[in-house]
Amino acid sequence: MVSSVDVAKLAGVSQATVSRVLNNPEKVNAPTLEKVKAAIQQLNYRPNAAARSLISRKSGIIALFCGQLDEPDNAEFANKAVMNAQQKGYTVEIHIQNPDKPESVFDAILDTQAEGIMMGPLIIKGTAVEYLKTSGIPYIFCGSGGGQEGITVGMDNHAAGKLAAEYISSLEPETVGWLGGDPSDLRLQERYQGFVEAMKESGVRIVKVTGDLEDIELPFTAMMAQKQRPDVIVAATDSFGIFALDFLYDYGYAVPEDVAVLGIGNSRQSAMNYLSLSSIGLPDDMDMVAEAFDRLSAMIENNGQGSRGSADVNPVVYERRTTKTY
Amino acid sequence: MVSSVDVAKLAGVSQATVSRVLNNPEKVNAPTLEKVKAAIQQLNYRPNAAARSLISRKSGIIALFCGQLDEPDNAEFANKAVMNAQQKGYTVEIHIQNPDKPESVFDAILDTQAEGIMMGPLIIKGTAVEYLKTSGIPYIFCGSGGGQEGITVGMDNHAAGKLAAEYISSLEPETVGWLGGDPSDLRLQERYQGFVEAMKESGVRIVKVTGDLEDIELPFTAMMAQKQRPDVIVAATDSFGIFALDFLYDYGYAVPEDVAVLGIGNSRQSAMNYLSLSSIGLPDDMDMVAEAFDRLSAMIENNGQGSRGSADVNPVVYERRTTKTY
DNA sequence: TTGTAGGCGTTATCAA
DNA sequence: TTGATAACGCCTACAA
Repeated sequence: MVSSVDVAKLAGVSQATVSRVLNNPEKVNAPTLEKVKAAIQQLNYRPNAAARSLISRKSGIIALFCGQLDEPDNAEFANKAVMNAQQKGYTVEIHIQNPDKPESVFDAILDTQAEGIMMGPLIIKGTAVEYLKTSGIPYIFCGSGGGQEGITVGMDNHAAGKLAAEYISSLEPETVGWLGGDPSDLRLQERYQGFVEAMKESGVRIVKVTGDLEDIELPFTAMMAQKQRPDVIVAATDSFGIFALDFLYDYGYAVPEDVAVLGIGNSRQSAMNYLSLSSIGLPDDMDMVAEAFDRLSAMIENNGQGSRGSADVNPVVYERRTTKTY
Repeated sequence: MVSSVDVAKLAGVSQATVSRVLNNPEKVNAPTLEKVKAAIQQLNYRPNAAARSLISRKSGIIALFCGQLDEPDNAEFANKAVMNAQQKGYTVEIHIQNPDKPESVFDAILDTQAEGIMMGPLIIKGTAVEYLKTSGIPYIFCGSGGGQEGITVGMDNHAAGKLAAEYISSLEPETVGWLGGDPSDLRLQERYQGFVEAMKESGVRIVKVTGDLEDIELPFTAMMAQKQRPDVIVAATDSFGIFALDFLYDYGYAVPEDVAVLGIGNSRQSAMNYLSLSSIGLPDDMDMVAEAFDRLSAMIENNGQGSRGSADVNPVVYERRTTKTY
């Protein structure tokens, strides 16, 4: 590894001068500047980030935690988050949750040298919040429903469930099927809670199936095999909604005539013409991630002292062809 | 920030002992071990990664470069890459290419302290390869078609184009439309090259449209407005294929009766029942990313001396409903 | 088994 | 305008 000392030797100056060339070029004479720059070029010198951050106490790193990127929602989120961070000059360290051992990803919180932590859409366990608190690093939840535990920016999941219930009431269903995800996912719990609470009044029958996307086929098949099968399906996320669409297509159902389907999340995919999945989501003009990022970087700059408090956004209905015939 | 010196003071030992507890606990007496551990707990001490890697000359970081994650192919790739790296104990630093200034992402190559660089699916410019070479960091291309310039693991893009041509010949088209992406994307160029070369013999008319996914609608509309419009469309990536499907649906075409569509990439989405996009892709049993990662970590461990040479894989056809009626 | 001390590559504060 | 020099937090001989 070539260090600034090597550069100094070659240029015939002191190491301090090399450092100056790098950080305060205006404070060094033109001729020396050239000499040093030449030496840097020649040796292909690159300052050591570790040494730098050792002294500056700044890593320039943001840690991003999120769920698997093969879920389009998560990918879309991660993309926005990374682009935002890059644009602000941060480097992003990404940590993806393994569904088989969801806790293990949080160990990274203990080791990371990041200046800020962005908790994206993933399954939050208690340890996570605990680790976050003790880490002393500014953090923010965005779309993960960290809930009361910290700063949150995201869709109000409870309201989303409620809105789903209100909307499908207009469809006058006899039996409603809830197609959920991992039951330990707080976001989905909240959605379901809001949903049942709002449904309670109507007295409509609710059947529920939960599980990972990979393991949902069997229980869902069982749900559809019942005599009183649902004529409206509310999916905890758009991915499950798409799964349902796929399934219904395969089994010969007409959507929405036989069974209507409503997703939650309003992912980009759901809006595509060939899918046209009705969904509950954030208003179009809202960029949650950017909002969260602004808050996070403010916290970093203010030395961890940010405006605590959550900023949950009320969702709206995107009515498409899986709930309505035109 | 609490340092190992603080821990040492509290535990009444030397800083060296604290270090030992962290790295060689077996070399320290049980009672002192406990004392130190207690102090660590109490102060919530976390070793400083910068200081560590300054000495060890290891960052434990892999830098991942890829295209926008709202493209499912890229997201799927990034996911696999990150999961692989995490499982091997690396932290992943992710760099996403901004389509508006594709070059700028490569600046990160100059600054990164990563031990290895994985170049995923993105648009490679000359500077990238140059930077990579001078960085001295082991790197590998995976699905980005870095071509001759380094180690590559990925689909043989030229062969993919050729295979597309051969396959659609069986559809006996009169006019074939090529729906391409960014013309400066090497991968797509290679695909197109292989395609035209193989088509040349048949003498079938080829029309071509390129551009970003956002800007493709107008030129594509123009293409379809021509008197001799294509009856088969080959898309440079599945995303464009899906776009075409969406468009055709909207404009009242029957697929594949009026127009057949073939994608390249065999993304997960393309296989979904509701889409069922025929596509050219890697054999199912092949995990490119894992392969690439194994090579990369081998290079890192062997101090940059890996087995140079590319490992391009021959693609196969996945025939689905957009090219064939059952 | 433990402590002392030197150094990793920078930055930053002084003198010169 | 430049050059010594002391940190930054940690690891690791070497000595005790």
